[in-house]
Amino acid sequence: MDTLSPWLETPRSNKERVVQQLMHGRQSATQLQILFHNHKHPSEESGASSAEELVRNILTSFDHALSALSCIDQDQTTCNDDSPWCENRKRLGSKAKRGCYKRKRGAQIWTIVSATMEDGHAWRKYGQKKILNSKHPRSYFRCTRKYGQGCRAMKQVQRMEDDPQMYETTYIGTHTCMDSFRAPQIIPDSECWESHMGPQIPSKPSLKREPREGTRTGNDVMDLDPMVWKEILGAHGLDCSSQPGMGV
DNA sequence: CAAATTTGACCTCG
DNA sequence: CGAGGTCAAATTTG
Repeated sequence: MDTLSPWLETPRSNKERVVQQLMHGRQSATQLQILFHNHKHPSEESGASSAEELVRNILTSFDHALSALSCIDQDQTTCNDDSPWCENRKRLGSKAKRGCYKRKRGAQIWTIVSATMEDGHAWRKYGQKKILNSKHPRSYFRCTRKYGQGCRAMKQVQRMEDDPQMYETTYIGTHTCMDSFRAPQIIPDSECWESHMGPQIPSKPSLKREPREGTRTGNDVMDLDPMVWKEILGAHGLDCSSQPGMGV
């Protein structure tokens, strides 16, 4: 029984179909990036770098397209409320309550099953929970550059019960940051997200150069076939208007 | 010493 | 009220 993967549904609209295709392409690009990462030889540094850059560009394009799509989605459903999963939970001010978090809405969610959790991005773990049905806990990650560039990408990783060597990684949201400092923040779509994201992140202008994501990688080598990247693409979205209690 | 992880409390949703 | 998700203090690690 898969209690998880509630998102696999056949796409109902053209838009969702497009999103699916984009996600598919994005995943392929991610795999390609990992492959490049693995097979990088010191000798082909110059050649590999350009190829890697190409892959990165592809990934960026996919990310932007996905972000733009989700932006459109929200735009036409009035994305006005206190932006979803934003950090403005301080509005409860009185007691600095810890959770005003609304569930992620309007964010792209997709799941990948892989033998590794490396995906070319640097993640920071911010939580771990035991899940009732599963024997293994679920780990929660968010992009390291969340505070540096406001990247809202998150992911949660959980070991599969079938194959304890496999990780089921659920990605939530797309990266608006760049793996390296290459890309400026051209992300035109992002202004939809932070339509009213005030000037936060005032401190900490000093981001380290390289987060050095090589934390724990002694587990599984990334030798996986592209086949194992089972994809459970998530059709999802547009709930902005159907929010309870936020009428007009 | 700073950044990342751990871990328990806290919060929301169903 | 339970389960899942997030925060943040404490701790570990480079």
